[in-house]
Amino acid sequence: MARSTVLYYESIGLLTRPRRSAGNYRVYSEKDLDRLRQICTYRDAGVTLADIRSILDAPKSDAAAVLRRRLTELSAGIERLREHQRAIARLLQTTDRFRRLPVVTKEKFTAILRASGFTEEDMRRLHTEFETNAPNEHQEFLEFLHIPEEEIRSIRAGSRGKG
Amino acid sequence: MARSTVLYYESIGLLTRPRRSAGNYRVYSEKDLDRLRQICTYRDAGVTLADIRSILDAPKSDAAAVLRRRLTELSAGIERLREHQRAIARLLQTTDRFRRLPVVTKEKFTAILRASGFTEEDMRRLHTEFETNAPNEHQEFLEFLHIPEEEIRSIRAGSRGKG
DNA sequence: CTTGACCTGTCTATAACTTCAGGGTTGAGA
DNA sequence: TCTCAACCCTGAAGTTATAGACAGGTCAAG
Repeated sequence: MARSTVLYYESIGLLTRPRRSAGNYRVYSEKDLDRLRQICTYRDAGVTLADIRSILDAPKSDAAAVLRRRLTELSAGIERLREHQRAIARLLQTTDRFRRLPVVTKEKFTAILRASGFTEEDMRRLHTEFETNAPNEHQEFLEFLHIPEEEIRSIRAGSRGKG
Repeated sequence: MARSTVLYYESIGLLTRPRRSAGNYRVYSEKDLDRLRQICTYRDAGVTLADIRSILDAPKSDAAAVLRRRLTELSAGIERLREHQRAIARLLQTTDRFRRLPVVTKEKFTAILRASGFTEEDMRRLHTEFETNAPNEHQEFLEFLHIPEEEIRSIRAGSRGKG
């Protein structure tokens, strides 16, 4: 982290102003450093400075809630970047059509499962198991396979019905 | 996109100033619109305005090279976000170890596979099949399971070795 | 001729910094 | 003791790509 970053944190009041030496230099106490280290930890997790402030300065605020929110934001962010990648891949395809799009689809995934010896029945069992034990994760997995929302709903409903 | 965005593009010279009507209104030609549409396409792919400028205004510059560079930047960006996710997961683990994160992990996925009757041997076969027939998709799938980059490399290497 | 829906340029704000300008302090070497 | 480089200081402005507010101009319909 750059010195300017620390100065910036101080300027926005995220760090308290440290004591000064005779020559007006900043002298950081162990407490100051501790707080800075905490900030770094959260920053490494991509938490915004505003959120960090609320976590550190309002002990009653639920840090876990902030983090969980951040987690979903990150998922969305990753998905956005993936879309960018796909968009670029499309652009490249027109000029350079040799490149393959690295997108996992239902078709590819089931083809691979079949090639590995899994039967339709096995796959049905997989969905049922998934839906029963980890419905949220099941949803996320189906989205990962780029299955349309409608079909996802029907797959999940089917998995529940037979569970 | 907001009007201000188009004006901004014009102000930085990314769009040429369109003709004006008698009342000083901007009148966009088909060519203007075409260029704007191109810009939007690249913007949707997350290409920076500076890069778009070089793609559109320097025909000799290799657009594909810029796009490929952007592609690797995106991969790095995704990896960074995934690190953020892992960092948050660690933070959450210490404060709130009861709540489950709706994140598909290797552990959950393999647990479900096992519960559906898949053996370790089946899973090994799955990786091999995946790696052989769709290596890019294999990578994406492993990333989806939030497996650290290093472990991904080793899994993929192992799948190739035995393929 | 008024009204309302558009348009105009300009200004401000955002996040999280970085860089710059123009100084002051410190420590080491000559 | 002088000097010089290498640090430190403050405050402001720049960065990216965009959104929105503002006060006023233009135009078609009634």
